[in-house]
Amino acid sequence: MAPRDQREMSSDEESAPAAELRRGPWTVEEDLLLVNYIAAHGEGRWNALARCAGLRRTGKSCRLRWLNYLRPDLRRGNITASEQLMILELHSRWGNRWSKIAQHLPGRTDNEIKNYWRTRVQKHARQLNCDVNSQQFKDLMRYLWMPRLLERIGAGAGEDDAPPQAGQQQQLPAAWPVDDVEVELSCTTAASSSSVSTDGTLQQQQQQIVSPAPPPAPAAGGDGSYSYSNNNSNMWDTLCQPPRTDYHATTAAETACSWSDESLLLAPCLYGDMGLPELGETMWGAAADDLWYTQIMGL
DNA sequence: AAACTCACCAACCGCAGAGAC
DNA sequence: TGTCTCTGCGGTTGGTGAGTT
Repeated sequence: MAPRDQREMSSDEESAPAAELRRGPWTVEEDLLLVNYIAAHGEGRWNALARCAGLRRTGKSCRLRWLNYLRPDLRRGNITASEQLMILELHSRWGNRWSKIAQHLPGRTDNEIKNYWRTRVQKHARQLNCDVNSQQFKDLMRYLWMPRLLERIGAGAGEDDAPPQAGQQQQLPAAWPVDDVEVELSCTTAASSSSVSTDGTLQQQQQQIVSPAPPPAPAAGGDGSYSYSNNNSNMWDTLCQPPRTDYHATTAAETACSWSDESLLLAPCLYGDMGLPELGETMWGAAADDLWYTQIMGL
């Protein structure tokens, strides 16, 4: 179609009477119209598409609905540990460049990642009474959560990540960026060692993890009740996991993290400085978490 | 059981860049 | 070169369901 024709086909959404345009949640019928039209004609030229498909929606709305909800290659379900790790790392590099981050998480939308960041990460930054962009918070992510996530991924304990077999390379759900950045994260504990390398694979150097026992009951609160809450759905929960029996003897001092960024070699020292409790210590339960975070953040 | 709070997420809004004319 | 339109991005909002009091 010639560009001129395209422009004539495209009706500006503002030119249509506002009363004719639908807003709010999409109906099943609308979804069907959109999906069927895109299946037949492809996506793009959203304003024209909206009109030709018989949808009383703006082109923008159609595009958003397709990209964020109807696209067949969308990945549903919780953000996995490796995806969380990827988000944390890429956000530390690029900031709120959600679409750029999403490009490295196939099946995830920028909206989804943005929502994840705002609801999970920022919430806990608020709880820690520090800014999500502060150095304190970034250090916490870099030196604590990310190694813990790597540990978790390495142990095959990611929520949706299939446990890797010994000596086997596991393809991460998302391709690690290799074009414009160099990323190599690795984390070693006494129990296991794993790394994410630039070829987008998770390598399990040593897999001695036995099937983890169910988490023990959390420590009782002051009133004798348990305030433990964990749906295993995010990195904070990951961090707050009750001790795994196979990690029980692993102290923070034994945790050595090596990163391509030389500054990260300071991690073990920081752990000491921050008074990271041994993994076997009771540090979970909402009250305990708050206390611990407050302590390590020096707040 | 009802009221309230919180978390999640779909959807909208405003803006900026790119391309066509 | 200026204008218009489309597209894409990031920020924000509002609805809904789950959990708590």
